[in-house]
Amino acid sequence: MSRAEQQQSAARPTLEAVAARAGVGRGTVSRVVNGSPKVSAKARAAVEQAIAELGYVPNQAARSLVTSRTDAVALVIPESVAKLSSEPYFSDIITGVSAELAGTELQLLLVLVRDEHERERLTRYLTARRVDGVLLVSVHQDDPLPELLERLELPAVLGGRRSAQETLSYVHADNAGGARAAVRHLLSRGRTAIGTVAGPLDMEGAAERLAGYRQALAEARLPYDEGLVAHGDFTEHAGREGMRELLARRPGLDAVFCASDLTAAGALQALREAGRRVPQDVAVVGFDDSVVARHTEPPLTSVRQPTEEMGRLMAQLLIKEVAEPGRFRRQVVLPTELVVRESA
Amino acid sequence: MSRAEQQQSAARPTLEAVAARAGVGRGTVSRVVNGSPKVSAKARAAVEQAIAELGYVPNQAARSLVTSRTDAVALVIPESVAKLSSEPYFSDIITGVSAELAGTELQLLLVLVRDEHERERLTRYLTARRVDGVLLVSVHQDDPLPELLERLELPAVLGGRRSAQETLSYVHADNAGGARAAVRHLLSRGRTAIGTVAGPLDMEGAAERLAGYRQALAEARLPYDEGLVAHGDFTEHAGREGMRELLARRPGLDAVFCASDLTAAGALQALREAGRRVPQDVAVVGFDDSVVARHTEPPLTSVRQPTEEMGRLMAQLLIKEVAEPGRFRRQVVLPTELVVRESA
DNA sequence: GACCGCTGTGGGAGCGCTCCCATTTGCGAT
DNA sequence: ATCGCAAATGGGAGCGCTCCCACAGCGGTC
Repeated sequence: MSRAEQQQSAARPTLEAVAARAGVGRGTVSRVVNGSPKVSAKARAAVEQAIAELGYVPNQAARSLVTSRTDAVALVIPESVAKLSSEPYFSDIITGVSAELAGTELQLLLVLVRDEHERERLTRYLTARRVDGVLLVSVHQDDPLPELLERLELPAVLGGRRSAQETLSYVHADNAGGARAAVRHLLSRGRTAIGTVAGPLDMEGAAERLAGYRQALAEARLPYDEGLVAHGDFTEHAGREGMRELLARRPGLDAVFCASDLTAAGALQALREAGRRVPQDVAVVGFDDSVVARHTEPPLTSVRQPTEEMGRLMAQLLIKEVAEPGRFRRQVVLPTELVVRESA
Repeated sequence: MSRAEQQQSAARPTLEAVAARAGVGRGTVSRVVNGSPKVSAKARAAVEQAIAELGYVPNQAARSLVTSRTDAVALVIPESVAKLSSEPYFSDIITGVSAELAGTELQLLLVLVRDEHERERLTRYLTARRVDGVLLVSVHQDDPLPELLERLELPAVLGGRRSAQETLSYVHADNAGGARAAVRHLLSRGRTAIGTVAGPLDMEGAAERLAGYRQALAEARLPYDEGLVAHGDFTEHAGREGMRELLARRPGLDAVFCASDLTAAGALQALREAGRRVPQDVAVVGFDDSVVARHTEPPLTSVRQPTEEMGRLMAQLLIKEVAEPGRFRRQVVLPTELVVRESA
């Protein structure tokens, strides 16, 4: 088979071919393909038949070139997440986003940004406007990405706001409320020496969880004790280390509120290692109510945030923002809820 | 600001603009951008400066229109996976693929196919050749997607072959070997009534795990007892149900080999519910050595398959296949390894 | 000094689509 | 039958790039 023949056989039909076959002009075919109402029933039928016969599929590149839309959005995870699987939060966001996008013509690009090099690559990519919009999760206070998105006037939705004054669209959970509920629960069980392993405080969500912890203690007229606060980064490792630290500093502590389930899982390990029984000696509460909460021993009491729904909602907001760029902004805070299991 | 002005200010520089600024022709700029060696040092320098000054970024749509390459590959997960987070296998594949792709100009499209409608959408998408290649995981025997890929002559790599006669490129784990190792381990611990909760047998990997289980029993001259085999689908739920079934049918069983860690986690629940101690009464082995294996009580002995590396390797193979379409095919089987923890 | 190859270079053609304007068509009103 | 208006239609222009061909310029050779 010659090269020419190969190309022939592989050649996909074009708009023009469909037009010829249907006996109409290119414009009419384009209108049919794009669902314009300004087409007569007869013409539409002829075009649709020609499309079916030829197996015509529009060439997206050509379309993009003219419309400068790409029909794709990026989900950016700018975390040096070693393994996606150890952070169920991200997986759930992905699941939700993907589910919502399935009903549209938008494709989902997954971009994990692990280092500076990948960040630059992403910057180039966004500058080239190779996506119609961006979903950005796990945003740290000093992350330059949101600024870039504003500058490029690229539709964007954050998963977790940077601060209460956030200007971009976002979907956020009521972290403070959840933390308060967790600590109130511990108080109601008679615990009085309640520690916490906090998350990275340059993330609004983590800061709010710590704030909620303090609020609940204040309500109960308990003094705030710095010694009962360990700092971590949501990981299991941080939970182990943080818990060890707390036990060393405040051996009498009888409960701990952890900024994430993973952190709580780490804390459980440290407690076991120290010979403390959970919940008898030390009660533990996690945050996220992710899949790990059900598999720890004992199963974790945890603050549920509707992660998958947050992903869906983020996608919904982005779709609207892509539809009317610059006009649509929405900020949503979703409630959290305490799920009581055996650890507290 | 008028509409015209807006467009003006938003207008990105084109190749032509760069050429004008650098005082060269379009061809030369194109050659510089694409790294052709046929450019004089002087011209190259001028062009590079102009690019920097103008902040030029190539328009991918225009490029695609000519080259009919998209610089994107799709990772297709054709599973009615309710939640990605409950299936660490997929997350690890994603992590590996993404890591490998980061070193290239290829973007990663994530496509979860949950139902018939989404499947059709994907078919249209692939037919339109909107990606340069496809990574396909979790393939069932009767999945029509591989055929489609062959027909479209779209570069593709499978995560897990369909059969030993697979024609497409794939990265596969030595499932039978892993299963044999697991059962031999149980035998060496003196267990003799060893059951299994198998995976979906229309998947080669699951079938091989069951085959490995049978081989190991045969080696030990133990009869094969249908009553010791329950059938599932890799899920936790299947593990629970399967284990209950096995306990009802063969109350004397003293070990169980599960086709996945999730299934093993389910089995542990059923065993606890039945008052059996693990591993004293019943030993349990899982498969995958995923993140859940470390969090169960007791921690699971499991057959490790290098999931993340499999993702990396899949991406590597695909990259090569995209580079020389139709010429490059490779089939890889990676070894598995038993990781002994407390459950067996 | 005429000639031959190179290596570099410029720019026309064309990828397949949408946009938009000019034109045709259909139909009710007069 | 004639006119007018809206609805429908055809097709030119142009999106920004790569491909490729024709040609310029520059030694080296005889």
